[in-house]
Amino acid sequence: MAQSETVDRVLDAAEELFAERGFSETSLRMITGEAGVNLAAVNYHFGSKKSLIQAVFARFLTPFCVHLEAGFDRLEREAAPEPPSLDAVLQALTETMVEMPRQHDRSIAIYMRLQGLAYTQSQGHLRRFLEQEYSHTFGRFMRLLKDATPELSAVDRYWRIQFMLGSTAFTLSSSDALTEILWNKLGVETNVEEIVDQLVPFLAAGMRAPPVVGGSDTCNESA
Amino acid sequence: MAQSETVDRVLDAAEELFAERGFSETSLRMITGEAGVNLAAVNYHFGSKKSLIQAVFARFLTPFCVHLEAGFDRLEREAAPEPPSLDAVLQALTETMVEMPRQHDRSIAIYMRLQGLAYTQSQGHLRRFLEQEYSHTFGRFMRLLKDATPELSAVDRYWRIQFMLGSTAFTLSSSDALTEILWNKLGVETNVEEIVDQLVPFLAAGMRAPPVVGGSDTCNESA
DNA sequence: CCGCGAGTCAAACGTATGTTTCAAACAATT
DNA sequence: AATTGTTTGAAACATACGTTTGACTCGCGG
Repeated sequence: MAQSETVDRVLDAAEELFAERGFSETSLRMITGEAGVNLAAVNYHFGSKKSLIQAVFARFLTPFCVHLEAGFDRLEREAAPEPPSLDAVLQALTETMVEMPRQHDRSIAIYMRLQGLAYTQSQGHLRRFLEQEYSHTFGRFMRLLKDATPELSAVDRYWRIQFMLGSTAFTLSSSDALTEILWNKLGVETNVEEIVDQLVPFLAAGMRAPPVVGGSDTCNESA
Repeated sequence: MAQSETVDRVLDAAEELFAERGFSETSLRMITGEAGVNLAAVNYHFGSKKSLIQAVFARFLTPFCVHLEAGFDRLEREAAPEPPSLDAVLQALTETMVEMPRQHDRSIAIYMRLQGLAYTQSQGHLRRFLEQEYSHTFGRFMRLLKDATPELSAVDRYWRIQFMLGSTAFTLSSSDALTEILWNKLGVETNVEEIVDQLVPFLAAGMRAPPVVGGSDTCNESA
């Protein structure tokens, strides 16, 4: 038996409403109203609102990680015995971010915004869910970043990765608003792909900035 | 004639609770409970929850902008006929961010987190309030950045400014958590000033990255 | 035909929220 | 001391929320 039609309708509506309003600001009544299903359907099919939030993330994040890991595989294979370059790693990530939603016929902005919300509106349960569900892919990404920036001390790299995550999460989570402002102020139309194309060189340049000289020069190695 | 003690107690509690839980997730009862005042005090002194949120922002943002504009004045005076350099502008901003909370005996993380929430937790009224209240200082900052990066197109500059804001807000808003993780993983102790010292070169390098070559497809090879 | 399980539906439940009320306490002025 | 305007206090109010309930429909195997 294929999943009931209702389940998908609820997930579609929730995905869109969460992305545009946040979790707490989106009620189950809005979701079921938008989906055209009965209010009780959410608790019947998902159990609770928390579980629904997790289900929304699982539906797009699981195939996302599969696609991303495949990209990492390809990267490591092509780079031969050398580790993949920083640009290559970042490119693999953004290529997945652009390609995944296209396959599922959805706006990339929605997933970006959800990803950003997962950081900022961190509902404890969601953070826990994401950590224990997708730590493998995340850890692999971190390891690739480490191997791609051997000149950085562990401390420098740590901070710069945080800066990168911050830029990405923040910008993409507000991509709609920022796109609109850009239109109002400069009369320029854009889309998420172009934002990503702007973001990558910015991040790569920041990662390659000369390491900070001050403080304790801990050229520590660590896993 | 001085503002009632109650007003300050409510603002203190609201500031802290908003910063750590968000707006919608913080109830007036939590605030008044933490402040040790009666529930009705909020509506009596502020009128509504929305007005309280705005008041919290006004209390720290108004002196912040005064301090920042003074820094800009000094910068332009010292740089003679030339416009101030990018590093100088960023330094003035971060110096204000570090100095302001110290004067008011508060953690910088609280203000950074509030600033971040103002972006992500888009309460329409807040965005409108901040725009019409602080557009002068923000506009001046933008103009300084523009004069400091004449080689960038308006669009490139717009996005890179957003990336900078994102990095800064995200990192500093989670600075406590990130500092603790750094200690646990690498055994390194740090403070906000050092984070800022790491952040500025990262951002400056990103701003100075070669501009994106306009428009269409980059030579991508994917399976 | 019956019975059973899955799914839907309207309605209600319990709780938490922001806000209002109104009497009491307080401060300052007359 | 009486009066006035301001501030507090406990309680209630109306509303919205997530969740639960129980009756009802439908499809299918006996």
